Formats: sequence, structure tokens, C-alpha cells
Amino acid sequence: MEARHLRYALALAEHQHFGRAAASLGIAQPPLSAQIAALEREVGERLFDRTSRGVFPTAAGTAFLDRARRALAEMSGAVTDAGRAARGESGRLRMGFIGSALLAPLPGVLGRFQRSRPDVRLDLREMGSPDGVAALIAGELDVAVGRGAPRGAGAEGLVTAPIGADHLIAVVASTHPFAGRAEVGLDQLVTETLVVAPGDQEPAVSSWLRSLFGSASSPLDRAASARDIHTIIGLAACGVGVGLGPDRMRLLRRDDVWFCDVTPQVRLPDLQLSFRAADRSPVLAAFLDVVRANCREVGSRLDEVLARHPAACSEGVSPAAAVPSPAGAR
Amino acid sequence: MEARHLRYALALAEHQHFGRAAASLGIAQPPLSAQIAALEREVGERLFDRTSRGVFPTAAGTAFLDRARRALAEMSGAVTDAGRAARGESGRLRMGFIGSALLAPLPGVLGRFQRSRPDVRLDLREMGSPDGVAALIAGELDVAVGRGAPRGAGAEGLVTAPIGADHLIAVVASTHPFAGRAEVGLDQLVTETLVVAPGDQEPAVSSWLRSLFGSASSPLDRAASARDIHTIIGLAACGVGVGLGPDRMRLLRRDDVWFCDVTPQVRLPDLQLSFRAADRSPVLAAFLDVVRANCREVGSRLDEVLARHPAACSEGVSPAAAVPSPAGAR
DNA sequence: GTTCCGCAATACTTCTGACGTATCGTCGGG
DNA sequence: CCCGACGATACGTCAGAAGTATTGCGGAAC
Repeated sequence: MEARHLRYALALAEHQHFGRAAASLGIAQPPLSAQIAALEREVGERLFDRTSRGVFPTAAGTAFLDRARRALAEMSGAVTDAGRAARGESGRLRMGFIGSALLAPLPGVLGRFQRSRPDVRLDLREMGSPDGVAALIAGELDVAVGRGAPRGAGAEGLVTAPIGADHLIAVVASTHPFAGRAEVGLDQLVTETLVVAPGDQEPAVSSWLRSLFGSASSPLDRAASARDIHTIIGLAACGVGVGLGPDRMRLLRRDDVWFCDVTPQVRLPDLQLSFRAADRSPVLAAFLDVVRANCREVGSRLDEVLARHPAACSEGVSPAAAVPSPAGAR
Repeated sequence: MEARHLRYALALAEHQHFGRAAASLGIAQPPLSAQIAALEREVGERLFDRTSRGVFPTAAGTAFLDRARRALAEMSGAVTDAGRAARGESGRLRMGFIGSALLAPLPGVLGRFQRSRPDVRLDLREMGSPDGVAALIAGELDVAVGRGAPRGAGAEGLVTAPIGADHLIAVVASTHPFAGRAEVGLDQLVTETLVVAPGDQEPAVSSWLRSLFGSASSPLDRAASARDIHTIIGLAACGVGVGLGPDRMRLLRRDDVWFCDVTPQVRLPDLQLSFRAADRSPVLAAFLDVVRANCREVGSRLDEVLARHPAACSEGVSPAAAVPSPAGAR
């Protein structure tokens, strides 16, 4: 059975007349009779009653036509859906991210992306940077946002670009001696108990901090750790110690804590966005376009990196490639 | 676009290999390549990535295949649905009936029918006998159950068969003088206020009663009327008068009323089932089979009448006609 | 770097089957 | 009783789907 049979049966049901139905289909009447007869033979039931007053579907015909309409609707829907998917207007984007990225720049990026592609389903999963990289390599994610360059087996198949830079600040309870001070020196932190992200979650930050203080008798040895910024601030508020985190953390203003800059200013490892270099998904390309337009403050690095991977960016999205030229188009 | 294209695309997605997909389809590889290329040209998007490790659907291809699967499922569903509809296993049966038919024999018939054809939707509408006949003629019903032979324009296109007989009984309040008596004479009713079905709802019963009492000073002239049996019994229970109705009415036993036979026994107009003689619906045929098997007590009249209309009964249902022979089957 | 192999694409032929023209059979209406 | 309308049948034609043979390309092995 072919789609043609469905189209012919629907036309016949609509016109209730072989001749007119054939005309509306742009064919002669005998072929229509033949095709309907072939359809009835294949279905095994008479689908139309030919009376002198017109051609009417039987009970079987009515049931058949209902389904036939839906089948043809699915077929035309398949074409439009394919087009939408190719333009990145539908589908899904699975994204892993570290919690601190939610302070910035993710809110703006995600909001704009979801507005420009309302039919793309965003699967967002908060996870540590190494987990994100692993899931990305395993194909369980399409995009990962974390800190530090991806490492490990398979990391060479990833493209990574910076999407945000920030520097280290400290957070203390409002009853802490540092409270009210605009800044605190790195050297002053050596004698404090620190509250930081754990090494297995954020190795880049962790080793960065370790290098700041030098190896011997590091304050990190007596540090408390917390997986997310809210907890770091919470522990600091309890007076457990001095919390260290990115300056975006200031967005989480609370009455019982005090934020102060660390001097000299310490730049943290950049927030990085990674994706598989081989990923040709139009949804990813569309997402990268939004990222590119919204993370300019990081400088031209992002554009640079993305420019080296036109496969994931220009193809399938740029208007220049609007003419779809699959095989055989000459 | 034809169904063939969908089948080929699905086979290719399944085998991820042109050669094996073609083999599974029973064709050679080059035609498969050609058909996939033609499909991609028509959709306007590349649907498969041909890599050295295999053939994989693109994002557009994945979206397309989703819909293609559904389209093909609808097509095969169309065939099975047509078969089911032709065997009367699906569809709907719109039935009008008078309330008293619900006492018997409709419960048994409807129950058995719904059990034997669970996917047939029963549209049941309680209505007076004349309304049922009119709706049947107008094509708004498939079956009507009422009392008396159909009359009026279009009634000659209907087939009517008796499905139940009953006789007149009386119902009175338990405080009424008749209470406790096994029977009451017709002549004793002449001086009572009667509660009966109104003439526009049940003309057959109404005129029948009128003929029982003779024309002059009929007790019907001071009768109360009610459209359904429950109300007739209710009015009788209130002491409004003596309710008259079919003996099936005894099924509605209540503590505050008393039923007694009317002597001599008066046979009411039969319960009749009507349908359009031209109706070839397999659902109707299946329903009539159930009716025939469940209303034997009426005698052979039902079989007689139905036998004269093989169009609606044997065709499409009898196992002898199991071989579907639409046009061209030789 | 070169060769080889697997696979999809291309070239070209074959043949099925969908379509067109002409005609017939049948059923109602005048 | 004839006529007209309509669907079915008969048969020739041609588009296009499939088959065979071959080429082109990319990755892996040597």
C-alpha cells in the first residue's frame, strides 16, 4: 500500500464521484478506479459503495479514511519536522553545568535561547566540572559548562571556549573581624579556616588555590568544603570560616554575611563551555550562536575558538547555507 | 512522497548500512541509494550522515523517522481498523428507546452486545416512540425501540420487528382500596383517576387504552400523565390515582405501592425494534444477531422479519460471506 | 606512503505498473 | 423504450523503480 492509495481514497470520499475525484487528482477516471480496486483488494474489504446517487464510504471505508487522514498528516508533518529539526528549532539540548554558572552568564543565555527556540527542550543537570566532561564524552550531554580545561581520555574530541571570567572573593559572617572591610589580603587568609569547593568537584579551582598559598602548611589543609556556593556562604555565615568563591557570588546577598575582595586580585580559572567537536546538531549550533552573542565580555577568545569549528557553527545555521543541497543537488 | 520512502528510510536507520538495509527490503543497494536521495531532495534536508563507520540519521533524520514510524503505523492501523469495522467490531450504534424497554429486554441485549463488541460505542438516548422513529428516518439513529408500528413519511423505509410483549397491570398506593388484591377488573378502573403515559409520547398505548374503555365518559379524560414509568408509579404512590403500565413495571418494587393484574388480561402493543432497511452497517447486523438470540420468547416473528432483510443481517456477518470479495476478486 | 578493502554513488539497462484513450455494461430517468 | 451518466474493462504507452556493472572515496593495514 502506498500513500497514493490513501490520497486517492480521500479524494474519492470528498467528491463522492470517480470522475470528479480523478479530475481533482489530475488523472483520468479509469486509473482511479483501478487504484481504488487495488486498495480494496489489499485491505480485503469493500471501502466504497457505488450507488447511482454517488459513491459513499462503507463502515470499513469510514474507519479506513479516518486513519488515512492521520497517516498523511504524519507524513507531511515528517517533512516540516525534519525542516524544523534541521534549523535547530526543535529537539533537545542536554546541558551539564556547575552551580556557580547559574549566577552568570547562564541565566541570560538560557533565557534568550529558550525564547528564540521555544520548542527545544532543555535538559539541565547541575554537576561538577569533571562529571560534565565525562558525560559529554560519553554522549550523555551535548554541552557542559565548568571550570578549567577538560582532561582525560576523549577530551581531545571536545571543543572548549571561555564564556566567563571572574576573580576570587571572600565571604565571612557579619560578626567576623573581616566584616565591613572592602578587601582582605591573601596573606591574611593563611591563618583562617577556609571554606571552598571540594577538589573532586572543582579540581581546577582547588589546585589553583593550592598554588596560591604555596605547598607548606596551606590553610587548605584545614578547609571545610561544600559542593555549591550557597553552602559555602551558609558555612561562612555560621562562622565556620572564610568562604572563597567567584565574585558572581555577590549576587547572593544575605544580611548575615559580608563579601570582600581578595588582594591582590586573583583571577579564577575561566568558566568554560565544552561540546563535542564532531557534534553537528543544529540545536547545538543555534545554542552556540546565542552564547556567542551573549558572552562578548570574555573577549574574542570565544569567537576564535568557535571559528575554528565551522562544522558546529556556520553549517546548518548560517543563512548562506539556506539552500539545502543534499546528495544529488546540482 | 510515497510510503515506500518511509519504509526505506526506516530500514536504513535500523541497519545503518545501505547494503544490508537493501537486502532486508529485498532490493539491491543502488535503488535504495536512489530512493533515499530522492527523499532527501523532496524533504529538502539531509536525513542521513554517511560515515565510514556506518549510516546515521541527522537531527532532521531523527525527527523525520519519528513521524515516519507513526505514519506507517497509521497505515497498517487503517487496514486492521477497516477489517474490524467491516466485521462490526468497532464503530458506534446510536439507539433511541422508550424508558420501559430498559426494564426488559434491553438490559440483557445491551449487556451481551457490549461484551461481544467491547469497542463499539453505544450512544443511548431515551425518547418517546414517535421521536425515535423520526430520528431513525432522519438518520440520527441506527436503531429505535418503541411501541407500535412506525407511521408517517419515510416509515416505509424502515424494518420493524417485535422484541417483547407484555400486558397491562395497575399500580396503586399501598393505602388504596385495591392494595392487597391480586387483580382488578377493567370495569373497576372506569371510576378511578388514571395515571398513564401521555398520548404524544406513546400514541400506540394511549389509543389502545382509549379503545379499551369505549369512547363515552372514558376515565382517560380525567387521567394524569407522566412520561416515564418511575413517575407513573410515583404519582400512584402519592394517591393521585391508579397507574397503568406494562407488567415489566413490577421490577420496580417499592414498599409504598401495590401492583395488581388487570382482568381480563390486556395485551399491550408489542415492544418493537426498528432500523433502516437500507442500512448495511456491520455494527447494526451484529446488534441484530444479538437481539435475535436474546428475544426468542417473542416467537418466530422476529426471525421472520429479519429473514426478509438479508441485506442487513446475513451479509457482512455470516461466516459464509467470510471471503471478502470486493471488485475484481476472481 | 602505499595499497587494499568496504561501501556508497553513478551509469546504464530492464521491466513493472501507473496512466491515458477507447469502449463496454448497467442503472435510472425521461 | 431509449438515452444519458457513470463506473468498469481492455489495451497501448511511458515514467520511474529496480537490477547489473562500475566508479569513487575514505579509512585501515602493511
